[in-house]
Amino acid sequence: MSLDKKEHIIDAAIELFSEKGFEGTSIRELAAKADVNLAMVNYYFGSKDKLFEAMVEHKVSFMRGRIEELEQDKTLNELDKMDRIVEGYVERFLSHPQFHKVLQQEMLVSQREEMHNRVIGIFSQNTHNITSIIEKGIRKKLFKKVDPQLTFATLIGTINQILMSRSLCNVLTGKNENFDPYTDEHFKKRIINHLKQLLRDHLLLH
Amino acid sequence: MSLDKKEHIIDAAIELFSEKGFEGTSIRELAAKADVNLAMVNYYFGSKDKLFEAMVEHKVSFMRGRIEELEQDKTLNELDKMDRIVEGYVERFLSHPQFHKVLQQEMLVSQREEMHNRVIGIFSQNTHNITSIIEKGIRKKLFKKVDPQLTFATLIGTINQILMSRSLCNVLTGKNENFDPYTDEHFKKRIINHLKQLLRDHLLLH
DNA sequence: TTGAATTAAACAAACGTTTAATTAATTTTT
DNA sequence: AAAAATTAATTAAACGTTTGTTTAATTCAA
Repeated sequence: MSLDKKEHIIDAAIELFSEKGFEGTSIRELAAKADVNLAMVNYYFGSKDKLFEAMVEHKVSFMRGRIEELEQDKTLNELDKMDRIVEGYVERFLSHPQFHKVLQQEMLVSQREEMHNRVIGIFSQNTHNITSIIEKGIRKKLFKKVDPQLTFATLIGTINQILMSRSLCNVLTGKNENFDPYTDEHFKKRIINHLKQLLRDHLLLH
Repeated sequence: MSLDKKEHIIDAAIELFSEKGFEGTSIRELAAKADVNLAMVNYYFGSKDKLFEAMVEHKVSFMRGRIEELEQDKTLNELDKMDRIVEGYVERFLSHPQFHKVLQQEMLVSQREEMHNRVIGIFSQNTHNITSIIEKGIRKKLFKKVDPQLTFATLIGTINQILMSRSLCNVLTGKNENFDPYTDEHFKKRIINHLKQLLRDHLLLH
């Protein structure tokens, strides 16, 4: 069993699921894209559902967050931590835009309930840590009395909005249709700057 | 031809598409939910694709925005206008959460290209108007030199994030699983307050 | 009596999955 | 080290369902 081939299939799955959706992708075109026989998908993964689960686990394991340790860190104040979180999120999301589109789709639909809950679990994992940091900043009177939970929704929602559709992103920023915003370093910095400034404005006392 | 029945089908379509996706919903279960014969869907709408288009047009016509006229308004300053935009968006989105989930899905996938572009068109319609208001506020030195386009992404992204999944929203806010945040007036005001404060912090000079 | 509305049944195509046969690789035995 | 035996990988073909759609017959309303 070549691990290469398994990964080939997973890569093809991410690409197709992200642009056609899970139900909108047939195993036949997936196998064609991965350049393997139709039956190999079920041979390796058991079923289409299990391929999906395997894909998620494979990618999630790649992106284990440093956010928990960040919360414990004593050398940084809360604003510094928020800066690191912004950098980390933007970096991570823009490096895997297709995978995150798949996750967004799965959050929207509750068709495959088990996976739906799994994905919500992934996203909500960091919810507590980040709101805790904001709450601590408030207690230390470094931050204003903002709504920590909705502030987190704003952070993650902004990035998701940008990631949602390449063409929507280009319409928004006035770029032409075939520009790829997700690989553009200048655009990445622009997002980071915007979010850092937004959080500064919103969180810091004046 | 009873208009009731057509609307019945459209209502069932919104409900099912929003929780199962377009491809994940069969015409058979749709007809069952709408309490009509299987063949009636194609009889009325021609095809599943055309039903989708009809559903979008039907709902969009219900929500024609007042944002264009708002931009022209001379009696309000730019901050007031942003407040109105926040109120209008939150009101509109929370009144039709399922429909907006369908739109989000369609933005994510580019499967039905025509519809994909149609939905992007709907969303980008207001992009220009709102960024114009922000830019005008900047020129008048009422606003800081923010990133108008990403500020808009933050506004719309925050609401989309909340709308994305009921259970995710409940996890975020610490509510129990069967709470319905979209019909809760208190929660609606909470969102509006957060966004207004966020924009004030971000836009206004200090 | 004419035309629209409604139905149950059937259609072909596409779907995920399984099977049974074949090839390739690995292990065991000589 | 070569041959035999065993296991794993790969294939083309077929399976039974489900899909969106159409048909042809029937009911209803004007």
